[in-house]
Amino acid sequence: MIYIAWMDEHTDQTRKPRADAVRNRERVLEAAKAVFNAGGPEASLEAVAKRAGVGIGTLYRHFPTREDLFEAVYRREVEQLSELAEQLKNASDPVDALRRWLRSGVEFVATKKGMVAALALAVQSGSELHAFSFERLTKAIGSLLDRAAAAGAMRADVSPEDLLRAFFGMCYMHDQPGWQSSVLRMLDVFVDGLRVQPAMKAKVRASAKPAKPAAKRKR
Amino acid sequence: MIYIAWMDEHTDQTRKPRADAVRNRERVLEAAKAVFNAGGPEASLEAVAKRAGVGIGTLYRHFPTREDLFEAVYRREVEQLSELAEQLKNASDPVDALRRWLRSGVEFVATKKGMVAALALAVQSGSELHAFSFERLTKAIGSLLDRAAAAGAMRADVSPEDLLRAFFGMCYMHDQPGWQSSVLRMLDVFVDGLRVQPAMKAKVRASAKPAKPAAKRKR
Amino acid sequence: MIYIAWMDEHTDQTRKPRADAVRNRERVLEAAKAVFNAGGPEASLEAVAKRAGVGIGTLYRHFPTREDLFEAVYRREVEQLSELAEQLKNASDPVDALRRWLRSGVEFVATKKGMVAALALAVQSGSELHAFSFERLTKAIGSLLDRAAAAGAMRADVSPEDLLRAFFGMCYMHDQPGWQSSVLRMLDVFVDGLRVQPAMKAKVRASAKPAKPAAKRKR
Amino acid sequence: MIYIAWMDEHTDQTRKPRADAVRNRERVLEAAKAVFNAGGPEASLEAVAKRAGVGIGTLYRHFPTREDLFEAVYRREVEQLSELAEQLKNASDPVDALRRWLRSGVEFVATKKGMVAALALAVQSGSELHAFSFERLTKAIGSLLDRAAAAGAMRADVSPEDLLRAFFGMCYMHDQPGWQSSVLRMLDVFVDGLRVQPAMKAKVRASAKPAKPAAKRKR
DNA sequence: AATGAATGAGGGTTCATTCAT
DNA sequence: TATGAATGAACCCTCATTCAT
Repeated sequence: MIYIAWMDEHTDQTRKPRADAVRNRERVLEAAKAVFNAGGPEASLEAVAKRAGVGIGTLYRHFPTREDLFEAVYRREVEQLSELAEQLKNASDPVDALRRWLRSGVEFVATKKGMVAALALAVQSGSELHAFSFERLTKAIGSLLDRAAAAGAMRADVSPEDLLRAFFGMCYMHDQPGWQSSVLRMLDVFVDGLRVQPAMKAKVRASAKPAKPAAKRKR
Repeated sequence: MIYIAWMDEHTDQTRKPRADAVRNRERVLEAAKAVFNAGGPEASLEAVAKRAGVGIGTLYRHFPTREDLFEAVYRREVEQLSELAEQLKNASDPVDALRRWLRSGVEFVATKKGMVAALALAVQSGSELHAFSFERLTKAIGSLLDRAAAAGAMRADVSPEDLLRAFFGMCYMHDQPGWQSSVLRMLDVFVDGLRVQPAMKAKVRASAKPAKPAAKRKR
Repeated sequence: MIYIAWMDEHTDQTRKPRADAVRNRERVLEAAKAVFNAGGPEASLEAVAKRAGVGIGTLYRHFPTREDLFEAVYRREVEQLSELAEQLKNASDPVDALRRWLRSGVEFVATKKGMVAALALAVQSGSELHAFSFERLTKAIGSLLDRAAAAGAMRADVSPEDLLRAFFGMCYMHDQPGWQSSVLRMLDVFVDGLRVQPAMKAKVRASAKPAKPAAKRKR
Repeated sequence: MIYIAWMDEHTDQTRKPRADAVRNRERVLEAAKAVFNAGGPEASLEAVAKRAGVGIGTLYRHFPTREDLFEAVYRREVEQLSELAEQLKNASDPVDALRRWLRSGVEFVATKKGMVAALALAVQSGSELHAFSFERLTKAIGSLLDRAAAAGAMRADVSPEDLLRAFFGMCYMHDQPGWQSSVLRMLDVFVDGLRVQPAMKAKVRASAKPAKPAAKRKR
């Protein structure tokens, strides 16, 4: 966020923020990222403030609720993941584009494990963050899925939400260093399963009875 | 766990446990199951005691740590899931056996969502419960995987641990009623991906470079 | 409160309370009385606990809300004031009985100024304590008023509630030692005003237009 | 309080206050009146500042203590009540003048309930505001009482302070809409009691033993 | 002068855990 | 053994007050 100018005091508009305010906000964000990554999303806000080297009141001024802090911390991360999907839209092989997004996702998550925990919590609590993140990521991943489905290369009964949840769920269930290779393996299996397999399709459908056959996705 | 007899520490004699002790232990377990399923694994122990109709002290006597209580609550559940795998070992189609286990697992979990949360917590904390559960379930699911791999019907670079984590992770990332159909869809995709696909295999291997090619599993 | 016996543990009835629990409860009450009298009804509960020499948790166990503590502290006081009215019902001169109750009330309040503050707060917040106290005292004072009105000795357009509020209001608005004499003087004036004054009545009524002429009181 | 000019501390010269300072001071006063009337005298100063549309720092500059703000807010109100008494000094019937002042007081207070709470608080804390208000109002009401006493129409053992406290106390002890009629009734009783009643006087004195018989008032 | 950010003390509340009965 | 009282650490949150801009 960059403030360039400020308005006259009587018009009640944006003003140049104080330098220390900007610095503190940034410090709190950094600290929160670290603390949440280490102690999970239920870590104490006081711990965050302490690590940031600011008073607890300052933390509250910038982020009145825990949710607000989460959001500020994770919104950017979510957006990066989402932009990655945008770029992959132009890749030649649609299925491969999806696989690459997922693999990049693992790398990405590897450096911010706390985000996954926060998302998991958000899923449970049905919070703002959840709504925002899922909408954003769903849109992104959805475009990849749609392209592949349109090309007839991929089964169409998997929604972006399904995929996202599976992806984050897999990541969440790990806590050991080196977990990535496990998830990468699983994702490969996954993408292989997504490919349309003419010979197999009939059988699969017969035995599995998907609840919503090829549900028309909203986007 | 049922106490039939135990040694008295001072007299070195065998004694029967008091009837009320046995009854209370059972009550606490029932209450804990209910409370953890409803309020998540962080629910207050006092709530458990109250629901069990015993004093908090009694709860602590039987289960000195929260972990102990978790373990006692979920050990049986885990064992049931595990036994299911034993039975499926005799099914004709090994891949189908796996699929059936996973689908049963969804049904099972649907009635005890708390267990998944507890496992997720256990994963994070690297606790006893985790060790026990994973060992037990890994053994069970491993035998299914091994049979399929031995029959040449399934790729061999997915470990039972991978599979379990993916399974529980998917379940965990849901909170809406009706989440099962989503997970079932994903599991189908998964199993399809696991089948050996001669034409595809080469390509997959070439592009995916699995970290541990067909790692020899410990069990 | 005296516990004499306790019931068998299986019938889930009253038990003999632990000696320390009784002692602590009493200590907290004493401390609360002192602290509320000194610092007003908004004094910190931690201060009460500290003065009582118990942990804050103990205070909360005995009195889960501030209200509960108030009530325990002031219920007895209110009852004493109320019983005094009962006794005066048998006095010969009804008007004098009222006057004597009021004068005794001043003496009573003089030793527990905190009660008045608590009542004042209770009036503002419309709390339980208020409801209880006013019902109790209203009934008591109402019987004195009724007797006097029935004897034709006193105007009937003043309700017990009116009277109580005036009484406590006068007491509340003082903070200096020796305030009692001031209130006593005012109460004399008051009671004089309550006497039926034939010659004056017409004039008073003409000019004052009481909102509810001789409102039938509920009790 | 209106600044017309002030001395600059360094140059020892007279200066006009900045226009915005004057405006802000006025805004804060208006806001404080509203906020205190609504939320009681313990309302947060930040709420006042926000309503006034100024920074909290500005509020503190103009009114370094909460007391200062109270005083500024209520000084004018007190003066209005006091002036009313001045005007009534010329009424023909001294007792009726008193009654009319009290009745007007009720109306007045009805629109600024916060003032009563502030005064009550001030009584408890023995603050500046209390001193000022009581001196001012005492003088005003005292002149009404004196006139009546001099005319032999009213007992002389009630001081203006007594009267004021009783008046405000009655008002304070109410929180329901429509409380005015109750207070008006009580005030009528009061004034009736104040009238000299030859036949009754002896009896009253005999039984009541006033602490300070007809205390010579200071003013 | 005005602003609003920073601070931290202070109070409320919960709960895991220990211990007296 | 069973009970539930006692304890206090830990958190959350608010706000009066100070201070940098």
